[in-house]
Amino acid sequence: MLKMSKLTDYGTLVLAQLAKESKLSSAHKVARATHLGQPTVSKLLKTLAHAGLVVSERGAQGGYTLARPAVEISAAEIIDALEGPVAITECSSMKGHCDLQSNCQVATAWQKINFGIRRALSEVSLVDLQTPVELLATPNLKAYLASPTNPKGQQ
Amino acid sequence: MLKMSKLTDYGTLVLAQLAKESKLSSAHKVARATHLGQPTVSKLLKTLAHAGLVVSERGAQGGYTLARPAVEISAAEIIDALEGPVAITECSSMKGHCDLQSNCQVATAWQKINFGIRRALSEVSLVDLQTPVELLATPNLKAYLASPTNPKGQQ
DNA sequence: CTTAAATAGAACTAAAATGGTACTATATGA
DNA sequence: TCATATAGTACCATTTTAGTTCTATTTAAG
Repeated sequence: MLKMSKLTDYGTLVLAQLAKESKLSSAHKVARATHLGQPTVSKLLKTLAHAGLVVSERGAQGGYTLARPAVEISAAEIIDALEGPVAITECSSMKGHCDLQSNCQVATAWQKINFGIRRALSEVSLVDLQTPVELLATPNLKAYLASPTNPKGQQ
Repeated sequence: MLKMSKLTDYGTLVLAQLAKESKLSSAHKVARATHLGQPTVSKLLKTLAHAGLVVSERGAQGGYTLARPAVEISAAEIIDALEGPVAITECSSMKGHCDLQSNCQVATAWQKINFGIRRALSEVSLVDLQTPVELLATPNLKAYLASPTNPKGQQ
């Protein structure tokens, strides 16, 4: 839990690097700037391109650029692109075999915690990630648990 | 990221079950109530006992009980017990080899996001997890990013 | 005092995920 | 036409995860 894979971390470095360069950057260039292996960077960029976070230009002098301004790329999108859609837990009991309703509610609560966290991550942009911030937002899961909709009217 | 291991999920079921029973409950009993395998439940309870979330009574008629009231057991503690201390990412560059200061800041930002999420999880108790809540708190990471200390004065 | 029930702890194994590499195909500018 | 670059796939080694098994120890009950 709460463990980000190395590739996601690398991917963030790669995206941050692209954000710094305004023009097309090849995988090779990005690899050198980030000190990551070139094959790895290539793989990451392919994945990010597939997810629509970067756009590619093929052929000689080709390379990658951010598909959107860095401020419009969220941490949640980065995670989704590199780790696939989040599946914190399906129901712990086998499908259909869920006899104890209360147990399923436990699983549901975790799912909702996950949902709350995801929502928080969608409010953090690539710019936030590369800015040397002092502290990050405290997710108010408790309030979210209590109130049915939107604890502080944030969206 | 945001993926909880099955065992952590199971562990929550196990803890929730113990919370329902006020008296000592054997691993066998818990396994039956939760529909989990007995060896698995045993392993979980051993781990939880080691972490101090449950206390054990050995010998015949022995078993486990919660070490504290359910309201005093946080989601963060459950995760810590079953998945070890959270290590979202160490610095992406090798130790000491961190040339690009800005890249390290990226890694730091993720760490701080992680810190914020953990803090949120510490405010959610086992009781919250077993209560059929409608929605969970929205983590306000963005506000946390902006303000140096405590966005809404929560602690 | 013997036995059955129960936890403690470690070791082990199969399966899955992860990180990284390699290879072939395709596109494109010079 | 050729060098440069991405696209896509497949592959492999390593690590992690999930689950089981076995032995030792503790303790209530007969």
